[in-house]
Amino acid sequence: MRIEYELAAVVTEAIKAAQTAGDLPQFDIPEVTIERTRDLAHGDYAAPIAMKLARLARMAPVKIAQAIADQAALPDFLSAVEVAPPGFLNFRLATDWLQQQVDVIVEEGMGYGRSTLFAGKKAQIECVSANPTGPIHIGRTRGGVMGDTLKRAMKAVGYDMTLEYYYNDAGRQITKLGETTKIRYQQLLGQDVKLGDEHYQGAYITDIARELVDKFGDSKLNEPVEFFGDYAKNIISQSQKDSLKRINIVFDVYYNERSLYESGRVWDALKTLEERGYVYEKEGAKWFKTTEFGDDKDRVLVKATGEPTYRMPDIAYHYHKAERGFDVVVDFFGPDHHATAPQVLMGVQALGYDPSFVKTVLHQIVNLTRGGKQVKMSTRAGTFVTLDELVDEVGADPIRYFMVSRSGNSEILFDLDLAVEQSDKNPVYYIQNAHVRCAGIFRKWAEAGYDPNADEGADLSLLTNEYVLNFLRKGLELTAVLEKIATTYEPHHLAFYAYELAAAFHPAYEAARVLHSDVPEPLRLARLRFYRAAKQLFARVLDLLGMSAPEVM
RNA sequence: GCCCCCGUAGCUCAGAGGAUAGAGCGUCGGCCUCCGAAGCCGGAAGCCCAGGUUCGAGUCCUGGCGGGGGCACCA
Repeated sequence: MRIEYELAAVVTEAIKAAQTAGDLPQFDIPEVTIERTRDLAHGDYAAPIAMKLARLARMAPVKIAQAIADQAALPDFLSAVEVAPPGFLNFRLATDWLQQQVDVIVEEGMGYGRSTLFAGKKAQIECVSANPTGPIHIGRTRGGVMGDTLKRAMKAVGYDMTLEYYYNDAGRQITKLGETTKIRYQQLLGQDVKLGDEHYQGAYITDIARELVDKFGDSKLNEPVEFFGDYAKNIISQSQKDSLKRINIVFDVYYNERSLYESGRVWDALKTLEERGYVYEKEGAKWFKTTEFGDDKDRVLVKATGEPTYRMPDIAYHYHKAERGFDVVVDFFGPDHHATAPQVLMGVQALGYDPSFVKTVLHQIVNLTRGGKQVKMSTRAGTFVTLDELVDEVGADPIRYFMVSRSGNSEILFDLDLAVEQSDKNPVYYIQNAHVRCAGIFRKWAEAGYDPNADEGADLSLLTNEYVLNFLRKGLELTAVLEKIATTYEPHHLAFYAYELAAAFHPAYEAARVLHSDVPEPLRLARLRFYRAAKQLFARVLDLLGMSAPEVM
């Protein structure tokens, strides 16, 4: 967002100068905000500062704006500053500077749009965090794509990022997994045993059992449930990683809940909570006084059986996150965990930390539709849609795009038909096609035997087409978009930006041809340079989205 | 009953307190003799209701109405 920051500084200096000159009265200057204009008729950037100052200065906003404009020292990237009622300061980008951005984009390549706003800050994102008892399904996929996209954006604006997956491979669920696997194994060997309601119904466990039969025959019939649990867990855990890898999500850290017990952190956390007076015993259980933090009832930390609830390791885990020194920790929660998010923060606070470093991002469900009808899903019946099935059906790119194409607060309607449709109706293809069109130009250029580097040093001042300049303006917004995402933890802005960038590109492509016979040589080279920049920019943005940038489709 | 999310165009959604509320789909009309029409250009059409805060509210606050989700000593 460096242009906005520079502009804000220009305006602030101009206000000071106007005060010194006596054109404005003395007052403490508030923070100057700069925004993009919606309409080019208002220039490229606007500062609504004069309206804010009206009361302080006891002057009409238009007069204030004029006083500021008179004192503003225009930097080289601006050609004009204008005053518009009711008191906007409008700034216009210098065309020659805008044209030069073509070379800037080419030179900065995959680093284009980065900023140092959060340089030196450490952040962690936790998402997916499914236990290794079954395949990743689409709800977790949404959190994963949002988290991974956020990671890429935060990294681009200076954060040192850790993408983390929290899971539990011990306890009740794994026992059930072991039981299920053993029963399936026994069934395959002809024994008359049945699954209970509490067991996992999915066919993937039968596959694992079949693998056991193939490998070991009936020699494992006397192995305990733990053997089967361990075996299944390892296979499932690996296949979860493989599934996520298919949509370009790779975690830096897999954090095992069990380690919280082994390191003693769970008991440390409990002890600290007790010492700080947030725990009491009732009916044999240990309760956390969450009502002191606004909860409507207290919550159990340790059951009467002596076994901790999920809440206890969750709190201990965040205790450790705090100790690990992250400046920011982002947790993604699906709709089934919305209620637990505040309790974790209460735990952090009760442990003596300012919980504001933990940012909880909630997201709603994903509804799949096929042929205009909703695809019914049920975990119990084993008919839920898994990430793997989704990748098989529509491919990775549509999943990456659609899962991050809505605010987390909105439900997603994932249209399986649209996701694979190759037309302008499908935003995935619309965006990628921009890259493909650029690639086509360079392919044709090479086929015609021209010098592949002929555009180096081209005269960019020939790029006067309004659509071309508009594309460059849109390109300039990338940094602001990334900083906004890293500030609000809302990665969906990147999906919208990518679409807008493509929407700015296609008219330019129609209007500014390269290889057509009526394009004079110097202009042709300038345009070729432009498409080199455009191609680079789409590669950059698609990479930030974790999507591919195809040469052909 | 309590908590969370949502309510913006026929449909699906954007909208960091700022100017004439933006897209996509659908709809109506126009555009291919040369780089991907997998595209472009144009039209019609909208902030749930009532108060409040503010120079300024789709945005913030309060109260309604309507829809979705959650309220375990499961995770």
